[in-house]
Amino acid sequence: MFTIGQVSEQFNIPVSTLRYYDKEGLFPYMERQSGIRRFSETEIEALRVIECLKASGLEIKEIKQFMQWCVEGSATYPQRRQLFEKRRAAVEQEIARLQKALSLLKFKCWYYDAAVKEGSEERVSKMLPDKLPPEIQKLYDEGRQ
Amino acid sequence: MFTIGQVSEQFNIPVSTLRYYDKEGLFPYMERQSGIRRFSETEIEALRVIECLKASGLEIKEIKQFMQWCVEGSATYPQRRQLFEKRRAAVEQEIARLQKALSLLKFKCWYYDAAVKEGSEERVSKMLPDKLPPEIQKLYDEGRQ
DNA sequence: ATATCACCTAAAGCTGGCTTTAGGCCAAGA
DNA sequence: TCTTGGCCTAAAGCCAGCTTTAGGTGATAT
Repeated sequence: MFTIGQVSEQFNIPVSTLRYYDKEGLFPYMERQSGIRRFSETEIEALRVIECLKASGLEIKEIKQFMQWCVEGSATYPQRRQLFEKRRAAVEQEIARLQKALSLLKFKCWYYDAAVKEGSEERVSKMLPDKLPPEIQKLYDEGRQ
Repeated sequence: MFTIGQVSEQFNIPVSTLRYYDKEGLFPYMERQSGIRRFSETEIEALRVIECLKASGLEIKEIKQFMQWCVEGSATYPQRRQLFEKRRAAVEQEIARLQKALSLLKFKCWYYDAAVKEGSEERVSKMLPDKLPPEIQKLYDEGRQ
């Protein structure tokens, strides 16, 4: 059992944010001891799921919906399964998007590295759009698909 | 040369957003023809960089800063290089974060798949936290680091 | 006894990134 | 001729996700 301050420290999440999550209904099982929140293993587990769903791009109210499904029991297994499948697809897409951005960023690092070394981007800019060294050409092309 | 409407369609970005970017100074070289914006290859290129930097988590005003550096010429190569290096690191970190979330999501898909099939999460929840099938155990462990 | 600390609430405030609104210009087609 | 469509501006509005503020409680340390 933990206090809000301990959880805040453990997860590096502000106390105000934990209170906000609670107010939004993300800890449906949370108990209190004379007004003070008690975070049990259930809430710690919930917090891990919250962080995961939030990273996946889900909004707070949809996370609340999920928590409600948990309270409703086995009848909502299909909804919960579907939710995780959708979030999985969303995260896979987002990773792909970031990987594309990463390629362009790597290309730009190479480009400005050369520009700094040569004092000018002239030579290197003349290699665009398809006369770049193979490795770099790949990054450049990936970055603009 | 493109009109704002054509660029909007090509990039699937609302016209209002393109005007907003322009107002925020993200297209320092943009020209006008009797008041109407003309998007040249320069602006198309800029837009790709904007999308990339935005994906990397950069704020609009910092993107504007970058565009200003471009206008200032070769003296700002080092700043630009440093910016791209930092964004690269940030994106790599973000991908790692998403990969962790993805592991937990995959685990949850497996979990609820079993729960749906068996009509109960009882059996499967008893395998926690370290009696899961090897493949799944890996996902579960990755998901909570 | 008093001050400090960690907790509590309700409500207001903030921020970034757009989007919407209200009003206007100009060119082409019916 | 008139109306439709695409362009323009400035300014107001919107939203999620917090964070801050103002005011309060109760336990422990000096």
